[in-house]
Amino acid sequence: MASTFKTIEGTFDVLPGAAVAVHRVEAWQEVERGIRAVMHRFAFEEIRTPILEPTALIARGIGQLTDIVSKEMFSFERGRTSYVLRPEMTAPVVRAYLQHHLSQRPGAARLCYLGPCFRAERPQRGRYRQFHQFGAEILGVTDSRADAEIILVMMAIYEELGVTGTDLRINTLGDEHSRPRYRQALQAYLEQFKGDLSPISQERLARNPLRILDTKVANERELLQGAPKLPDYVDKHSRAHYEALKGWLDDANVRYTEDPFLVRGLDYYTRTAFELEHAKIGAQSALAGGGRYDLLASAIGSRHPVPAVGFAAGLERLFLALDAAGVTLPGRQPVDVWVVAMGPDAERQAFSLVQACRRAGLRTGSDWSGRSLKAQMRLANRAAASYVVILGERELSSGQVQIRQMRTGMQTAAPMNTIVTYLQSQQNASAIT
RNA sequence: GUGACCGUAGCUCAGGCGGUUAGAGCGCCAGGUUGUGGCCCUGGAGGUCGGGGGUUCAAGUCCCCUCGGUCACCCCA
Repeated sequence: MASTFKTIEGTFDVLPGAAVAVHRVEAWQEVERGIRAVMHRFAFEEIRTPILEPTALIARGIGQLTDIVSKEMFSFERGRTSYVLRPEMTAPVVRAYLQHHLSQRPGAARLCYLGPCFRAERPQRGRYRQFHQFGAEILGVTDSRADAEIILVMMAIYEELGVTGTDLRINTLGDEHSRPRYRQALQAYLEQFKGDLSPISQERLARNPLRILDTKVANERELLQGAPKLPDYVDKHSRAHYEALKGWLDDANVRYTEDPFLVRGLDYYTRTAFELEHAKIGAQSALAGGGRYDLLASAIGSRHPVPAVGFAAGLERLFLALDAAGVTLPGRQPVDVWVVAMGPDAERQAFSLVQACRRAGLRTGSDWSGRSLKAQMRLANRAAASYVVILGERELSSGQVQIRQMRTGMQTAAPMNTIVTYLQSQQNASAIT
């Protein structure tokens, strides 16, 4: 209770050296580095968009009927404008693509992102109000190889980081003509059993019946056994697209399961839909999801349709999966050098020496509280310093400072002006091994 | 938004049916003689017992409210 204020519900600080990886900066840095490395290798380029977007972009992009828009947005008015803290990144990326006419650049746009998103849900394991998404989008390509590539980068990231036990499920939702036909058929079927449906499903029946497909209620799942099947309604072209996608995935040796009940919570998906799940990370088992969204650009005002496909993944859930896989992530980073000084004259020299070390590229620490030698040595040890340079009255008068290699305890004297080059050579030597 | 469980030092936790100055381990700080870390020993700092109200002679311990955490529903990343 040192402070009156604390992080608000569903948010958390990320600190150096925290015990739990998801709360530790060094772990985040490592994971982010890994994600970006894979994205880079797949020739995606990073895009950064504002956290604040116009509410209408999200509402029209994701769909008014979705849970995200209808009840999970952090939005507020200011002047005559309504703003949202972005709940996801796909709509903003497409907005940027249209705004900056990225279609005019040569070839397809291959964009990736990583950053905070916000949803006003009740927090629980793997679910926060401020959370982080990373993902990739390919805009301007109709071919199913784009769908396949999106799935491939996604899988590569988890594989690279050492996540095991994932389960990829895929489906096709059909196009803008066949999907409504199926919707009607499903609606008509479920209407007969309306009384047996849960209140939520009853609500959905009228507005968004496809969402009922992924219900967890046992008797509803039973009812769905006799329901019209989505694959039977999918149009010829979507069917072919889907078959081709499976072919590419097979060629790439990606394992997947087909799930005709897989639908997604965002309205903009057409044809391909997929989800990456993990069985051992709790109720929030979806690591990532995505699909094709050829209608989104038009929905947010583009005069020309933009074929597009992408995935989005949760960083916090990735941490859960990493933990389940037993992957260890880095903690506090050691320093190369720690400079110890005793007495005002030595402290003055030491201050300059510290800066000289840093200019030479050495990670260098020191303590300016005027502690005892013993205490300063202790700090050097805690900082996991490779070397300690000791400066006191004796060193000042002799011109020779002490250099101690902490691991071995070996200590030698050397002229003050040779220290930096000596430490540099030591660092280079250890870098090679 | 609904439900269940939980909330004591920086961290992990003890604190039988309410009763003297609230404890431990780890961590932190400082000593263990003259200028040296990690091990060990000694000492010290640090808590309005999440916050507010109530019951009582007396509450960390009981009741209510509130805030937060956790897990599940829901939803999705």
